[in-house]
Amino acid sequence: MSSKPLDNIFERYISAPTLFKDREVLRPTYIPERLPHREEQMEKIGSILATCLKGGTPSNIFCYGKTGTGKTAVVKYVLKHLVDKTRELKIKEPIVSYINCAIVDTNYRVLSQLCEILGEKLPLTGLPTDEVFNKFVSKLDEEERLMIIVLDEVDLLLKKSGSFTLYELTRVNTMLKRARVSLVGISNDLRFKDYLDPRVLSSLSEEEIVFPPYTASELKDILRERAELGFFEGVLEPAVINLCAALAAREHGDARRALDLLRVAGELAEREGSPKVLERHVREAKKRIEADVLSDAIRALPLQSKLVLYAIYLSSRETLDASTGEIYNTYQRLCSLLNVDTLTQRRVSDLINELDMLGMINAAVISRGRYGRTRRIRLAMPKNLLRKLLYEDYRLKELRNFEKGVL
DNA sequence: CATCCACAGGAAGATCTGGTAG
DNA sequence: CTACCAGATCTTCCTGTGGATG
Repeated sequence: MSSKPLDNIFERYISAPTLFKDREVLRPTYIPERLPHREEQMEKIGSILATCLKGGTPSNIFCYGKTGTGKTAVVKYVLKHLVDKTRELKIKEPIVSYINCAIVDTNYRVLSQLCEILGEKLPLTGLPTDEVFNKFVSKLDEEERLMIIVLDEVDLLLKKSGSFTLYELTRVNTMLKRARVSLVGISNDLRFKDYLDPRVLSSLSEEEIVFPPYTASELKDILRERAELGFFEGVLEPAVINLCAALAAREHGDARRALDLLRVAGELAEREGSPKVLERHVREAKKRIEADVLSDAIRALPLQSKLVLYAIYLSSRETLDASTGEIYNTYQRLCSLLNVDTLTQRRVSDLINELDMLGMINAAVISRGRYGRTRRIRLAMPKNLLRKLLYEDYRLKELRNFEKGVL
């Protein structure tokens, strides 16, 4: 055995027992061969889309349910098998386009994405949206074909960019001579229907499919199946699956979260050299996942938001909660210290709202009677972690020197 | 029980960036 | 170069309001 510096670590890594048979099957993007407790939804979507096997145009479908209830998995699963079937029967395949509106979240970008799938490259910006739409229609109509457009998290598109694309897409079939379009909308937000223009709604939800949250015991079934594929036999302590299921069930039956917990727990156990995944690994995984999500979000914050957060951090050392006005005053001082432009209170108020939605702070509207209406702002994360993350930004490093004297 | 504080949060539009088209 | 487009970000101006207090 040589004594090169990292040898110890490498050797230990190699000799440590491997717990994973196949890590990939535990990732949320993996689509398994079976989707337990979603048979009903699968059948329904399958029978609607099957119309295209006989040359028909399937009705538009609208799926809704909370995150991690299997909507995306079921839709992708059915589409994959549908395409396989058309190949088997040697009929013309539908063009399947999957668009995640959390990423592609403007009317323009959705349409240009659709054009790209048809082989028409478009610039990122610069063209009028309706022109892009016309381009899409004429390109699609060049041949007789069916395009199945899946709009995942479509509620985000609507909230951000309005209903232009949605509206146009629901009536695109009237403009097409040869080609046909079927829409599959997926929404996490159950109130989505309230925001939507009734004309679009009735067209989009010709068929409606509900995905209820998984119960703890359903989650257990899912985890058991995946664990069998993903881990070697006997490496999971019996209580591990139950705990993952229970923790995820508490968060509105989110299967994605349950799988993440299981995978990260496995990774932690493996790194530690433990031959088994234990309950404490799951608890540790829960903390890790939560901290990671938060940390990444904070690192990605623009400077102004970081300054607002810093102001909240400072006030949290003095008192439990602060008002918008107090935070704004502190924020202004920080800006002048760093020689940064100061935003208006209106804007800062919006930034505070965003920080609240990201879960870094709690900001509830309260009334203090005679003393006005404001937000009660509290830090919702460990001060030390926040401090560390904020100082990662070199632009804030200077504030270190002022930290004690500022307030 | 009317008043009035300290904001919330909607609406509209200005400014800037990064693009096309001619 | 000009004219135009979309989107992000921010400002200006505004109306609305829960409830302690006088």
